[in-house]
Amino acid sequence: MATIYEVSALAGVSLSSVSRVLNNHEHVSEKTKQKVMAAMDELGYRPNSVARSLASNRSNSIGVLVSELHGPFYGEMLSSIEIELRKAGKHAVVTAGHSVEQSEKDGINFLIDRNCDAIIILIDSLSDEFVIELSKGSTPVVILNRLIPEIKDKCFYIDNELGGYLATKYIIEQGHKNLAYISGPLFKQDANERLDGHKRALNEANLKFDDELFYEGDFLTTSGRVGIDHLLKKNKPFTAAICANDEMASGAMKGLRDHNMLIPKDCSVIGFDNVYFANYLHPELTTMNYPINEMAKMSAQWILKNVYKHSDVFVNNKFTPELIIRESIKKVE
Amino acid sequence: MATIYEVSALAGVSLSSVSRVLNNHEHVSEKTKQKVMAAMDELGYRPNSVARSLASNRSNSIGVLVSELHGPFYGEMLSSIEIELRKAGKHAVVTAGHSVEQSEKDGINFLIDRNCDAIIILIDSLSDEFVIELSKGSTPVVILNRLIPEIKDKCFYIDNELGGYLATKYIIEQGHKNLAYISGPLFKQDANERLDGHKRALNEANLKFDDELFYEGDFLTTSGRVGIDHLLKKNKPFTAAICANDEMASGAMKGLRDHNMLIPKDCSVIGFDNVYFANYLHPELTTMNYPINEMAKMSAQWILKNVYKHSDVFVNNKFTPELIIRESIKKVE
DNA sequence: CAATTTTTTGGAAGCGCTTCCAATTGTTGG
DNA sequence: CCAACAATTGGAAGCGCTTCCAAAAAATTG
Repeated sequence: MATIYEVSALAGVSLSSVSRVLNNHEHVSEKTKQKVMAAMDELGYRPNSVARSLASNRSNSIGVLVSELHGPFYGEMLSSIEIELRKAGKHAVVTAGHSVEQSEKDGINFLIDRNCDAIIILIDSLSDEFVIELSKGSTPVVILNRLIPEIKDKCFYIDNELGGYLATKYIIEQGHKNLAYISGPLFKQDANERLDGHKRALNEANLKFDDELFYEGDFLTTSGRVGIDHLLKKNKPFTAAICANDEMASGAMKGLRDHNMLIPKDCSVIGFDNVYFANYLHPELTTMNYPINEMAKMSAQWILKNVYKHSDVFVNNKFTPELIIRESIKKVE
Repeated sequence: MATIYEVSALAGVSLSSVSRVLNNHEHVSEKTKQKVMAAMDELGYRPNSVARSLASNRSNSIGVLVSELHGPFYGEMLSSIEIELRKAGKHAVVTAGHSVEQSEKDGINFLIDRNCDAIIILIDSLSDEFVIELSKGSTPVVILNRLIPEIKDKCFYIDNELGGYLATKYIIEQGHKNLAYISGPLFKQDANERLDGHKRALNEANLKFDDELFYEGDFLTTSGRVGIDHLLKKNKPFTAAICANDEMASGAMKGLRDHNMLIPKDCSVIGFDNVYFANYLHPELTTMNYPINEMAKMSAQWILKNVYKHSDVFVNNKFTPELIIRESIKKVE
């Protein structure tokens, strides 16, 4: 593998000049530029990225820490981030924290030690305080799917309250009055906000929030199913199940069918997130769109703008959920 | 950030000694080891991974190139790889080729230029010849989901033919005689092999392969739906649709329902891959298990063993598909 | 106990590049 | 045509670590 020395020798210019054309510096004459490029070509020169990093203290790599690498959500997110970074010649180093506090901290250290120029995180186990502290460090950090007011320009989040509100409002508009709600784990910010929105819509329609028609799940499929079992036992009739995410909605659908109920005839179901398999379900799931692709892309752009000083980038932090109407909700007379 | 110099000074030993304890070299006295460790501790020393890479010509990073980062398949794969590498203190640099030849080649160069110690690829657009040539280079390459005989110890693959055979055999055993087949794109090795297995099972049962009950899809959901439309138009009755992957199977289910057919009452459906949403479908999809997690893990282990010389690793290249019986197939009298 | 072997240490040369600084060359205007 | 300045170039020091080599220290042997 040819080095910059050989290029310099072949082109008959100094090391510095070669480095300058390599980095597109100003103040290089057209002539030397040509000579250098020709030499590089002839030698099939490929810069050594590690050496560049060491000398420049820039690794051109961005760390991405997520709870899990699999699942319908994170894949989309990673994909968007990678596309955006790659276009800019940067690359993604990914790692998973598995929603375990220590493991998430390790992941962050791992990425920092790897000299990542910036880090994107989407995790639940670390406290706001920890993240705030982290963001004071020398490695820039951006946060996906979470709003921490103290560092809100580095957060990319959705208006979960609004999403919860819109979902419930729509169902009420379809004539439903007895609503069951299966929430995410309430120690998570998003789960809480979605529930708040639900309550607001209820309030607005003069409907009461009924504790007996509430179940706290964990955002995983199983808890949707279990939730339905639980709710049905109460013997309080409901005509719609509002689920705080699509995974639980799919579990809920299974649960309802276990009890020989048809969807949406006997019970309507709505989800949240609009993960891609919402289409695969039967009936197709009505849900709230969560623009994770767009948000992930923005987080990458924030880094391009603030870390790599790309100037032509627009960054938006707050996103809006949108209702996606499909087949799982019935109009009630 | 403290450097090795400061550690060396504080501990009162030479640079080399510090480096030696850092790398767990033999021939370091217990005494200096203690002194060095104490100094590191006191300074909160963190080795600079870039400098290490430059000096040692080892980056401790493994490149992963996949067609896409999203979708049910790749997420699982990435997850398994990351877990395995992370345990060994290595990390994954991921990039996507989007099934476009040039883009996949770029991806490979990108990873090589990044000084990856090895590369894991799971892609379709590159020819066997290209991959063989690539594997002669100085960066080790392992191949997932593909058998290239010339370099088969670096390939991790499943017996697709057997999978195709077992799926069809099972359906035949359930009494079905008129079988429709929706294949993947036949320029892909796996699609072809699965079809071969299907034909073998047919043969064995003295059933004829019927061109009119065959449709070549593209492994995506839509083509399952389109395939069913296409097949139904032929007015040749069939009682089971065999799909070469789960995505198409889910499309086929949708297609059948569009035509007011019930599954499995009016038509049985079987998939292939056992992606996680096969459980979410209604009815739950009977399918062939594809042990992508296990395979991905093995590919990572191969690298640990052959590149990083871990000795305690067992590597297996060939995997076996298994029938997963769920609800989408009916027994015919 | 001296001679020999083995273990432990330190010195120094890189790894391939960036970047500061000073020197050189070219340009402009009076 | 020369001073004054700007554009361009080269030299050299370093980025933080690994690793080879030889020297020093410790252990072993007859």
